Amino acid sequence: MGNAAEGARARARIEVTAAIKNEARRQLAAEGSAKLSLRTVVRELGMVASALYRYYPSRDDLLTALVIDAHNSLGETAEADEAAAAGAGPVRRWIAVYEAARDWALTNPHEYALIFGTPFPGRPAPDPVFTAAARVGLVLMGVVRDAHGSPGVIEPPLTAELRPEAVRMAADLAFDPPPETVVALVAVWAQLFGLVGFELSGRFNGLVEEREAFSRHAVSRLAHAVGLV
Amino acid sequence: MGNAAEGARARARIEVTAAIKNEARRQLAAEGSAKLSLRTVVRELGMVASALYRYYPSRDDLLTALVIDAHNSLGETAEADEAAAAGAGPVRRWIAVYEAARDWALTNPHEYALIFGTPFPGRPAPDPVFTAAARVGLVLMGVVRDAHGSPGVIEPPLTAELRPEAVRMAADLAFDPPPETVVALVAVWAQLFGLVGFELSGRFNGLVEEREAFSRHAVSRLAHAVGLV
DNA sequence: ACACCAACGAGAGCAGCGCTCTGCAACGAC
DNA sequence: GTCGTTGCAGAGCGCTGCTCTCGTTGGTGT
Repeated sequence: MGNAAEGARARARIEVTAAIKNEARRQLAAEGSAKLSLRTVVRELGMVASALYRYYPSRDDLLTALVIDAHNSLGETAEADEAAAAGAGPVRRWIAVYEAARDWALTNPHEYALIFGTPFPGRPAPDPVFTAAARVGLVLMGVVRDAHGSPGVIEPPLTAELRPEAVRMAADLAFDPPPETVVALVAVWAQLFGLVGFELSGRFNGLVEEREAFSRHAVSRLAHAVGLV
Repeated sequence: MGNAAEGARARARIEVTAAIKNEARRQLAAEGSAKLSLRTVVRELGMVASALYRYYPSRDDLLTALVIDAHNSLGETAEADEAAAAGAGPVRRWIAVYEAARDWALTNPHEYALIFGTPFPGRPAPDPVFTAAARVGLVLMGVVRDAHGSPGVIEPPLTAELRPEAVRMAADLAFDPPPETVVALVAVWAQLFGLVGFELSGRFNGLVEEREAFSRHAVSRLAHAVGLV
């Protein structure tokens, strides 16, 4: 099998696959995942519904592709904004990550709902999803790791019963700072998206008016909770 | 119109309405909201699909009723468990509320996904939903309010820029403790459900093994964040 | 150069969905 | 007893995800 010749076929396939995914993402952003219809997606591309199944075996697979893309998009934003604040102190960098995630969520609410809103109860997420979903967490981990040892950085308290777990987690994540910190980091990672999710789903409506200031304050407190100063 | 005679009609109507909702809840708990089908629900009751529309004008209305019920079920659990810990200190009571919510979520994952998973992007939630959704938050607020003034209870720090907002929020909620506390409480309320949501959606899989101990630790730290000791 | 085969896309069709409309039966009000 | 409201069944509309079949076409091995 000649590589160049098959390359043409394969390239066409990749292009069509990407075109489908792009159109699907367009409709997702416009209407939300519930309204996303395979027939409408391929109709826009001048194809017929059955042809789509040559590229995505099911609607779920197409959605999974969108989930991975969304996680990567969010992750890239967080990484980029953190990198832009590389020179600043750890708290600034921490806040930069949070605000990147929050802004991304407010800009792409349907994508955010797709990846954080609808958990797959029972059914475990496929591996590539899991990997992509970890990116923001890894950025946060990097910020805390870099701050480790800096003057003023403190260790959050940790109950004795959780110490073995903390040691194991730190080892699994190859996380240098003391095990106290890794537990706090994982918890705060989850709490951070609780904040974003509540704001996005309208639970702050009529309650919190100054969203920006409130967010800044809350995330500063979360930075404190992982020991950053 | 005689009240007794119409009472019979009305009672029958209420019963059928409740039967539909119960069967719908059964299927929701079993399969999740996506799989919930009006035809299947009413078929189980020996009715035909079109008859359902005499009771719920649309699938969305039926789901909304389930959302309200789920919120109230979660709220009742939280209230009951908190009441059972009424004698204990504020931290104990705080933890009781959290663990009630967490247990409820783990027991009813599809209901939890229905009310916290799928936000209504754009479209604001109807008022009764909003009211029911506030119950857990109100319980948490009660715990903090009761602890206010107790020895050792501290005020979380608050930046100057957020003080007016904090004062307004405390006034809106008729919350006696200092405004520092109300901001922390709202933030922590959201963060708490971030923890539950992450655990439920499997994001702790392969990362946190000792879920119970980890939860206890995290929620203790959240209690500290609102000033409880 | 040719024959072959895998990939492709169109079309028809299936079962299911939410929802509407129509017609009929039963019940309550007067 | 008559009449109007209410409840339910059935047919049906347009849509969905998905499957199967069938020509066509383009790259491959000889």
